[in-house]
Amino acid sequence: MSKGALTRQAILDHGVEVAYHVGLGGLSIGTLAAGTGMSKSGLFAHFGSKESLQLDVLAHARAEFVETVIRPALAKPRGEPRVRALFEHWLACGRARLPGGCLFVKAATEFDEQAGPVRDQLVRDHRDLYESIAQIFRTGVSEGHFRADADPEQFAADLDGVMLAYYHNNRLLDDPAAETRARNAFEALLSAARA
Amino acid sequence: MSKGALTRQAILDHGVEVAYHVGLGGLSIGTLAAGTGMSKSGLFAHFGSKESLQLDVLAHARAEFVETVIRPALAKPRGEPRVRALFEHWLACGRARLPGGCLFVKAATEFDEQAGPVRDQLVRDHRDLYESIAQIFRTGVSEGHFRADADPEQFAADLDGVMLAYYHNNRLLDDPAAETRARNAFEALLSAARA
DNA sequence: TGACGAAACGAACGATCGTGCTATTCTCCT
DNA sequence: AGGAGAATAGCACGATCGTTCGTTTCGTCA
Repeated sequence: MSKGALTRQAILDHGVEVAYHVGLGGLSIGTLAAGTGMSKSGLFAHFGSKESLQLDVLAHARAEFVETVIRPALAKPRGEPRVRALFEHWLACGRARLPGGCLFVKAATEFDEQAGPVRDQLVRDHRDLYESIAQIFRTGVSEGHFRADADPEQFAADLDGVMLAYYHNNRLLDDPAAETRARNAFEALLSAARA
Repeated sequence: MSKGALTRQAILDHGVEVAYHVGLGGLSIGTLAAGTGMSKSGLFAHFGSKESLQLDVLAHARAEFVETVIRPALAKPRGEPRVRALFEHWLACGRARLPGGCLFVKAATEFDEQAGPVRDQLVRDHRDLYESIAQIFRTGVSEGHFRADADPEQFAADLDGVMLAYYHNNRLLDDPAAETRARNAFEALLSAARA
């Protein structure tokens, strides 16, 4: 990897970490430069605009999320095991406070009322995520683990809700019961899909 | 109401509306002053600091939420009707894009990793909300509408999850099915609490 | 080793940020 | 009607914002 691409990765790593605390909109070229030991202009040259930086940070977080949550789940057997793996890795990503997945949630609420390329990208990402969840759930239907008339899109929304509540309780309230609550809710979802 | 208190209300009304789009952190004295037709310093004098402004905007939004969601629910008969009313008014607040409740959700993800008075207040508010939901649910238990061993705290977290997913789907994705999904999820929660 | 392109820097820009001051205008009570 | 005090405006400050430009350093290959 060339020198430029290397520092670029380092910037994005740090950018995801910072955005995880202050949000995508709270990212500033100056603090990001100071945090990576670069000059403002040196860092800026890698992206050309703040918006482009935000989009790149978002893409970096997305890649991290896919790598640590989606891909490991897809490696599991089709059906319920795969759904369970998806949930567990997602949960672990929140527990370990891996910025990747969390930044996604934060950026979604941050930009849901601010039109522009960042919002557009977030919409695409969110649709992709729902698509992925629904698809994974469908393997459970075709394997006979779940009812044939179960609605995969509904399951995707439900699971998203469970995870969003988990994030709130875990990160804002520091509630130690957050994970147990999420597990309970997830099991309720599964048993409803089975019966 | 005195002149000062009147413009103060007007500022906060507009502040909630603006924060609903750009977040609590995205609020700026300058744009808020321009939006209300005041001078920066004239507006600033009402609050003394930006943080104090944020806290007041938050309090304003909280009052709006209590007035349009919690209080109407408490006017209904104890038990399931009250829980249903809570859900319906909450849903309506999102559908009509009333900034009150939505700002609450947005601010929570915005400040969940930023220590300070705003975060502290948000934690208190969120705990109060969960407390209210759990309390309303408990009236359903004592009325015999719900199982005696149902966990009110778990229900509060579950309902919060349903609403969070609804907000995402409604505001970010503009998904017309969002409300139906939320209703399905809510009914599933209720029937699980009954059986 | 010399040269060339990529990468990083330093300085500066106009704009806006939050926040002080000091005036001026307005409200309200006697 | 007039005076006290609240409410608002005007102006300026240091800091930081995103961005541009010209220059210097670095990495790489002939």
